[in-house]
Amino acid sequence: MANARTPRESWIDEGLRALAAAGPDGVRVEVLAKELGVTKGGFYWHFDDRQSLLDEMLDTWERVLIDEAIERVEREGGDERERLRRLFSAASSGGRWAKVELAVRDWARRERRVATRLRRVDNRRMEYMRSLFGAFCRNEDEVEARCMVAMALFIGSPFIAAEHGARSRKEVVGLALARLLA
Amino acid sequence: MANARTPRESWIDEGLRALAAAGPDGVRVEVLAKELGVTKGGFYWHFDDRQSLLDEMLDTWERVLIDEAIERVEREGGDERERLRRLFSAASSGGRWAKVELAVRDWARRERRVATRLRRVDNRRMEYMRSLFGAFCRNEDEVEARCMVAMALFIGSPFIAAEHGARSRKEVVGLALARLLA
DNA sequence: TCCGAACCATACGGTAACGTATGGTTCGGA
DNA sequence: TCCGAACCATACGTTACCGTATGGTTCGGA
Repeated sequence: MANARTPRESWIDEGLRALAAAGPDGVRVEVLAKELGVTKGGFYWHFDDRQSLLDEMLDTWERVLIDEAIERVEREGGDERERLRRLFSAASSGGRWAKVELAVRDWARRERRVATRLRRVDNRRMEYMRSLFGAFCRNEDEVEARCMVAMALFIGSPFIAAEHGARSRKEVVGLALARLLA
Repeated sequence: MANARTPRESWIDEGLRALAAAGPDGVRVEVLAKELGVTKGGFYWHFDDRQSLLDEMLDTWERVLIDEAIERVEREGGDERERLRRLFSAASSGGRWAKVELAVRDWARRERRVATRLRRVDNRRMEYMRSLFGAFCRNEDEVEARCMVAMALFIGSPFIAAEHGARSRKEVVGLALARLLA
């Protein structure tokens, strides 16, 4: 009701942008305010303090990651390999959420509370991948190893700066993925 | 000559420790000073400013990574698979340099100058891995894909928070590695 | 039309850094 | 013994934030 000029979500949204671009330390309320074209007056109307914003950013991230990502892949159907491929292409799109993802992972290395959330998300995603790989892969160790490689590939590859001659990184990741789905 | 109470290297060393623990934003000269039990007086005798320290930290990291890591693996000999295994166990020891490594990679995502250095290091390391995989793997695409997986595995796995039932993460990474060396 | 919820601006006091200035202290070698 | 290079402490001015306080403004609905 009433108006919503720079509502709660704007701050969270802008916060996530800052997180993606500069890590948690880059999320400063006065900077966000300037970015939104207002002063911090409104911020402290919505949030108790900076920490609350950080928490809500993580809530948002967790919700999007758990509820939406997997659900969408499932909804669009296809066999297991196909779904794995789609899971990947969503994750390595280099878009907004992919960058948030990497920032959160680095963050989790130094803050227990963040690590806890990440574990929840990762377990959920791992569980899902196990079910997909398990469909065409009998050996349990094999499934676990492939899940690990898949995860590592889509988390690790954006952190790799090496060049690959004529090939693009995306192509090389594609090669590795093909091997993984064999 | 003269004395060396808290010499240049102490600051770089302490800086790297802070970098590993809290990222580049965690490297604050007054904090470093307190950690070293002195005030920042001496710091500005050695360095022009904070940025100079950051640069020298990266110099050190680059030198250690390029000159020492590979050289040591080579010196200890063994066949290619053996050397690959050693390259890994050094990288995933979770020790000091491994943490610096991850911090630098995240840092490189937002600073061009850091990215340039990382590319140098990664290219060098990739080149080395290509030579090792190439020794028992004829197909060129296959070599490239395996290098990518190897890199992704040892960079990405520390960022993964998922659990693996009875197995430890180290074991699962071991399984994946075994597959890779087949 | 006018109330109140939602939002914004401004000013303030506080803290943690940065970098500078200046004058110590310490210790090896001539 | 005493000089000078290497290092340290202290005090200072500045900037960028945090969070608080207080008094606007705007707009949808009664």
